Amino acid sequence: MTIRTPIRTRFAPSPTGLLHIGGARTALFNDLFARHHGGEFLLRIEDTDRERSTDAATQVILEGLEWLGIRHDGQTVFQSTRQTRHAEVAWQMLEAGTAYRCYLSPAELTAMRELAAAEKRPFRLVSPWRDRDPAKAPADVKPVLRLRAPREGETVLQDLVQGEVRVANTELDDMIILRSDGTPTYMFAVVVDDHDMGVTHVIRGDDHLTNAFRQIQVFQANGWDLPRFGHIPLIHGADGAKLSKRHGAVSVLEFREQGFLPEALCNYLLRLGWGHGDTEIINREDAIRLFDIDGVGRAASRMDYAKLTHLNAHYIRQADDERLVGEVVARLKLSDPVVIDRVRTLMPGLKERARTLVELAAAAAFLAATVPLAFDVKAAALLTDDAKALLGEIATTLAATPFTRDDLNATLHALAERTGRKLGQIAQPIRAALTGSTTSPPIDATLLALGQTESLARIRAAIAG
RNA sequence: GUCCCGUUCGUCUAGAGGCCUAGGACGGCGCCCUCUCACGGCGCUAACAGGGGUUCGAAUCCCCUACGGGACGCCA
Repeated sequence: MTIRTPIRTRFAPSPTGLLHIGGARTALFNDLFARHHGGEFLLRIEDTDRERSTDAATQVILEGLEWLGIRHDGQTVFQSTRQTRHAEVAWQMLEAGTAYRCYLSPAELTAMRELAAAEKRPFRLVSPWRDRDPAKAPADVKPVLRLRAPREGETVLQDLVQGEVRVANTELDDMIILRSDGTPTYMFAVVVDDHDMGVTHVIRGDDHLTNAFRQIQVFQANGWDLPRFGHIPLIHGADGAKLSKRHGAVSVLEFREQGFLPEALCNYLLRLGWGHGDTEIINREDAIRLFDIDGVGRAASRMDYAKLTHLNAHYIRQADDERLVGEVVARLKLSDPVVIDRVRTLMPGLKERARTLVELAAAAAFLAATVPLAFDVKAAALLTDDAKALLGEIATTLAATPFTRDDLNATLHALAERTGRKLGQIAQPIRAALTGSTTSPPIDATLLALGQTESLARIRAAIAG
């Protein structure tokens, strides 16, 4: 049913709440790997657990991928729609003898597990029904279907990231492929889907490594070609423990809210667990060109928000001004075209100074203020009587100055020279009067953005206040 | 507990037997630039988990120990 492309990868998240950055990185690696090799990248939603899966959760994943700029090929496959096919394969396996009916009840299973635990002995189920005559089956128990896995030898995984990993088959028990209610288990559905979808490379989190062995057995039981596996290490919090909310943001959309640019997050995630010499800044185009699975490290890495923030600052500086204006307008909920124009004018200076869009919006907020301004502590301290006297002189001079960058600079420098001050002694009081704070883009740019009328109004208000 | 995986500066990494008195980046600290804050530039800080081998030579190969992580469901 499938046409084998040279390379075909997939991202297969289960929609149980959010797209966390570990999942995002898995998606990114699959995407980049496929693009690098000229293949395809597929998306499958693993929603076989109807209890926990919701449309809203699926939307969150789709939205997160969209925002990150990770686009999949073909239709999104919903695993829940394929249950008939999964069951079909399971029954074929029963017929072929590679699966069998097991009448062990959940209660019996639990009892066996507890007994093993009490005796401090590892629990490895060998179902009595593996070879027992089905005629002896209890009438009141609905059976599950189990894989008849090999009991001897070992299963070998040639992992693209972890290398060769072997596990003795005695360590692996016969996994359930079909539940007693006739529905397929996740572990089994994944194999059928990957096969049917023609997936050639399964790149996923390290937490699936041990699952791979049982899944390999299913591939082999059906005589299907094995895909290549690549288990990428997990992302941990700054303390080395499993990433959770107490470490800060974990959900992709949360990073968006906190003012991170998708390209910054992608760059960061790419460099987490993967490196290319000394290169730190890698855009998508370069990532596709440079990324390959063999460069992925084997050890888990820790989330470093400081480095992400640094990368974000870089990408904000690179970003198109108009795009950033849009972000600020949205975050500040601006509607006055005059104010929006001020933001636009000042953006080159603003974006040099912000590490996140939240900071960018905060730094632009003064442009929307109206007199009298609220002054922060440092700004208020700057506005002494002497400073106000100076501001009076400045206002008079500025009223007679054309508002162009060159004229403004010439005027301010001349004023400094005439009054025997350094430029900073002139600029800081103006800055305080204009912005209500002690930091802003260069004073000429700030004056220019506000315009002559508004600038003078703010300076006069500061003198009066 | 059992099985599996991992371990280079605080963090992300470079490093595939001699190029390593271990390189880069983030962070931190200091200096320069400077109208503030940033950017930028320069410098400093700081690591091969420990122990045995193999080898003329080991961060790189092998073994053991310690520590960390993951998996052990009719969850995904």
